[in-house]
Amino acid sequence: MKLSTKSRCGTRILMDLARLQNEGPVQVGEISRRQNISVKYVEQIIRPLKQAELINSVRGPKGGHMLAKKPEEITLGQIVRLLESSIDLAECVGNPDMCLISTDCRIRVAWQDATAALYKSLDATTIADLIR
Amino acid sequence: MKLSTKSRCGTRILMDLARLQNEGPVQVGEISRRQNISVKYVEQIIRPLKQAELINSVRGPKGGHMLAKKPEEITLGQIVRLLESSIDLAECVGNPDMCLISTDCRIRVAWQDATAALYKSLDATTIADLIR
DNA sequence: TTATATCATACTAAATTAATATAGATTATA
DNA sequence: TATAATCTATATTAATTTAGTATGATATAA
Repeated sequence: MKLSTKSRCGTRILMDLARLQNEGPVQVGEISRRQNISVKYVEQIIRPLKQAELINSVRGPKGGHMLAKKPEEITLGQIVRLLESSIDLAECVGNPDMCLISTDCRIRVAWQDATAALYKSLDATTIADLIR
Repeated sequence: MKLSTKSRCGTRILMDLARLQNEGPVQVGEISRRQNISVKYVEQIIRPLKQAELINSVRGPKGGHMLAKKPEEITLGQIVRLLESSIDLAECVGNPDMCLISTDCRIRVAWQDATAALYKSLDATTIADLIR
């Protein structure tokens, strides 16, 4: 029931970018060094964040990455939903059809409620809160 | 961020016992058949539930297992805490000392809050709610 | 056109989870 | 008291997931 290190590293990467918001593109190598995450792993994590338009990138020399949104607009819930490979507490939460037990299974409702409570909490914290 | 199948199977096993509360000891083989979980896996799951005194067992012929508490007194939160191998969303939630970043890391507080929100929800549902 | 950077995919290794196997202990009943 | 049914405990294997690495392609400023 632990979050993947991807979610946790992703959070730190976004915090890093938020701190350097107004200093032009930030390179993967710098992030890697500061956050102590391998260059290749940083790249891998940045990709989905870029696709989701949380990050903009500039290619070529002097290129790098920067936040595409204000830190206040990026929540932990968003990050976790993007980086976690299973975003619900149980398979059946997202696709109730796959449940062999019943169409209105009470256990599923409980897992759904708990998943919702989790994201409600995560959505209440933004990157801005974390770097303040 | 998914719950282990152990937690989910454990929930079903306890529901099974709750339904047969007043019918004497229930054997592992029966539970296995009804819930479609291997006998050995049922045994493995029952062990910690027994240690936590959620289940009582009778050995020997005609033996078996039964709930040691009322279904109203067993919450999903208890089950998950007993059967999940990592009960927090991040390592640092349980042991803040191991955090290399800082002693009052804001990210940790966020993971702690989310973990608490999750268990608050899970603790609001009992086995009785599920079999009603 | 060259050096520097991102982008994309494939692959490997490590860790965790799930499940099975084996051996042992207990006890009701005949 | 012998036996068979049943729980108990630990070790092992198999499957899955997660984490991390490697390779190579693409874009672009200077």
